[in-house]
Amino acid sequence: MAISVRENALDNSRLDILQAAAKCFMERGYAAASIDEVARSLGATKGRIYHHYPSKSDLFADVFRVGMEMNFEAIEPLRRLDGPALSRWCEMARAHVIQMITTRAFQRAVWIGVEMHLRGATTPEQRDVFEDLIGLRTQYGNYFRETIAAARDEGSMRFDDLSIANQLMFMTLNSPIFWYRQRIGETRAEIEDLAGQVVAFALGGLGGKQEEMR
Amino acid sequence: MAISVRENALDNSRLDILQAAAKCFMERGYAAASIDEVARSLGATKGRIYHHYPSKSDLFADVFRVGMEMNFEAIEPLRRLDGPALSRWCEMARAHVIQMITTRAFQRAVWIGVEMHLRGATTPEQRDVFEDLIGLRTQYGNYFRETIAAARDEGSMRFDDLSIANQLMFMTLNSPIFWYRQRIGETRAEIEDLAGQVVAFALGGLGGKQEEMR
DNA sequence: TTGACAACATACCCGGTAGTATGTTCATCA
DNA sequence: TGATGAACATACTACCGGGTATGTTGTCAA
Repeated sequence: MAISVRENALDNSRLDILQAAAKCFMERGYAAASIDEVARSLGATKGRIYHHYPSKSDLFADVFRVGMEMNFEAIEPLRRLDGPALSRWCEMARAHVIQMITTRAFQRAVWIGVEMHLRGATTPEQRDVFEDLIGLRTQYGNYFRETIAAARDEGSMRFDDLSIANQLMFMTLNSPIFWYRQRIGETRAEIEDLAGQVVAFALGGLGGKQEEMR
Repeated sequence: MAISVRENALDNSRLDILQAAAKCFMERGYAAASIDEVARSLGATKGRIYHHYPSKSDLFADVFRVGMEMNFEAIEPLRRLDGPALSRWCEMARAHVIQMITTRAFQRAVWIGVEMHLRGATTPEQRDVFEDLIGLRTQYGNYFRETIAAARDEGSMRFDDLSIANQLMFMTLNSPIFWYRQRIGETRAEIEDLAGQVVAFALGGLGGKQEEMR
């Protein structure tokens, strides 16, 4: 019990660091974000961060990992939904977009990480950890990939190349991480409406039957 | 005549710098890209770059500007095409996507610039120049915005919010700057096919009548 | 009560990078 | 032909930021 409280406190401290780090990475990018700034935004100093993480890239990797874990949790219950692939996709896509909006800083960091990997902007030491994280991201992507493939087989979607379609779909569904701005007094309904428009766009792009929407 | 040769040489030298800079900014991002690296990729030193540009951010701004100028040139003849807005949009969108692919490094730099502006990651000195460049980008975006608005009025597109639709459309059309990889021996036809798929996705997302395609 | 350790803060080092100051070379022109 | 300036290269400075080494404080367990 004492141990659980202790571990909880540790987890909370780490979570604070993660949130501050995610925000800094989002606002400045990986290279321009400094550990000092993350610490300052916590009212702390470097020492606190380097006590929990051996390096900047390890901190970033943890932000990445937590971001992906939240995504998996969000769509996990929806993945095994029975019924047509199209409606399953709609649920997953909607959950994904809402996830992009509500955990924007973390998702932006995930994006940055993927981008760094694609550009090969990773040092040899980062490689192993990144390879692992990218694997997570790929697996997550495959859930959607399989779903739209099934929907196409069922005749409820129409597109040419599966990989390209998946790419474009994710670009659309992820896009709120770039242009979404939290507005004061924004209601849940407004966010869901926004998510609905994004999902509708993606669905149209995938050649989905529109009558299934809304 | 002597002057024209001279100016031409100067322009060529500057263009070489711009291309090398665009590539570095694409591969490393703004912060991580170093002037030394740009110079090294040219087989030169810093002196050459600082002879033409007073600062890193001015070099970046020029890459941004040239990138946008190429975009304007690409769609300028298509803007005033008469006929239905939908077919005009298809031509513009196709030209835009091909532009993203063929001048990828510059367009990636444009993206980085827009992102920096949105994040407010610009120093006060950069502000004026950036404001100008963002204005260019906004104007370019408005061309498409007006076109899809017209298409919706003509009943050939169907979407809810114009601003969001425009955002999502550009995310889709721009996306090749992230995932496109030049393949060896790639033909023009293959690129056009790729562009076709991207445009088709965007068209579907905008609720466009699919029978007009291809 | 005390020793040990977690959870930080402080002080420091050092490599990399933007920017500058100063050569150097070569073409052009008076 | 000598002067001038463009187009660079070289050498240097200043600073920032990642990482480390070391102190400090509070807590818990024996």
